[in-house]
Amino acid sequence: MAVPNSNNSNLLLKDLLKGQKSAHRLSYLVNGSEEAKGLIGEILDTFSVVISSLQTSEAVKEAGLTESADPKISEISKKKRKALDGSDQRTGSRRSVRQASTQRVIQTNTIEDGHLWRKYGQKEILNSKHPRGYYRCTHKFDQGCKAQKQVQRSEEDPNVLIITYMGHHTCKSVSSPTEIIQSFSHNNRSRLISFESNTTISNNNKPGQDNKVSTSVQSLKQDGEEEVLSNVTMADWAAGSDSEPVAPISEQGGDGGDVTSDVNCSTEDLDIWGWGAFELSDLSSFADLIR
DNA sequence: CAAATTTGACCGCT
DNA sequence: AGCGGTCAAATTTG
Repeated sequence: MAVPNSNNSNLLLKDLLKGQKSAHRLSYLVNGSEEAKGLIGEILDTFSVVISSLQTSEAVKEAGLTESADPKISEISKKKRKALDGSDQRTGSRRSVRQASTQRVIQTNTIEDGHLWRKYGQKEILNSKHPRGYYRCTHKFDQGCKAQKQVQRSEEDPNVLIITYMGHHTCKSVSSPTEIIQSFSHNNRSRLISFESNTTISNNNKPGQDNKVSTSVQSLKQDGEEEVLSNVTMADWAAGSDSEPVAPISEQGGDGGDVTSDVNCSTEDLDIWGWGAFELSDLSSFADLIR
C-alpha cells in the first residue's frame, strides 16, 4: 500500500474519462467527414492507451491490497462425487470465492485473449438464450494460476461475447508477447472508448459495417465487485458456431522454446492483469485472423 | 495416448 | 427450492 498518488491518479483518470466521453460523443456527431472521423479516432485511441495504463496500474495497486487474503481456493478435497457410491464429498460451488478479487467484464467477439484456457463447464443461464461457458487457466495446476473467465454470448448481438474475467494470471503463458508489443507499437486501429453510467450493456449503434474495430470501455459499478466494463466490438469474427467459439489458440510459435523470453518491455503492468494484454493481443490475433 | 471438451450430477448460496 | 458454479466421467480431438 502506501499509495500516495492514488488520489491524483483517480482525478487524472476522471478528467481523462471526461475528455474521452466528449470525444466519443463528438464521433457520433461528425457523420460526414472521414477525415474528421479519423482525427477523432486518433484522439480516442490516445485516450484509450493512456486510460488503460492508468486503470491497470490502479488496479494492480488495489489487487495488491485485496488479494493477500486468498480464501481456500483449491483444497484438494477427496472428491469422488457420485451419489451412486454414496461417498460423495466435494467442494461444491464456493460461490463466495469469486469475489476474491475484482472482476472485469468485457465485451468482445472472440475469446482469444492470448492466454490458454481450459473449459470446465457450461451452464444454461436463466434469462439468457445462450449458455455460459466456464474457463480456468490451463496452468491452474502446474503453476497455480487463479485466473478464470466466463464467456457468454450477448442477448441482442449474438456476435458479441461477454467475457467476465476473475482473478489474475500468475502464470506466464502469453501466446506471443512480440505480437502484443508489435500491436502496441503501431496501433493504427481505431478504437472507441466510452464511459457511461449505464447498467445495461447496450450501446451498440454500429457506426457502419466496415471492417472497423471499435473498442469501448465502460466504467460502472454494480452491487457486486465489478469495476471495469470494456467493450470490444468487431465487425465480423470468423466462427459461426452456435455456442461459444473455441479459440484456436496456437502457442507453438516458438520452436526452440526461448522466444518467449520475457514480456516485460513496456507492457509489464499491462500483462500483470491480463486484461491489458488481452485487449492488445486480442486485436493483434484478430488482425491475424482476418488478413 | 495425452490433453481438451462435453455433459450431467452435485452442492453452496440466496 | 432453484439457480449458478464446479467437478469429473465420458467423449472427442490432435
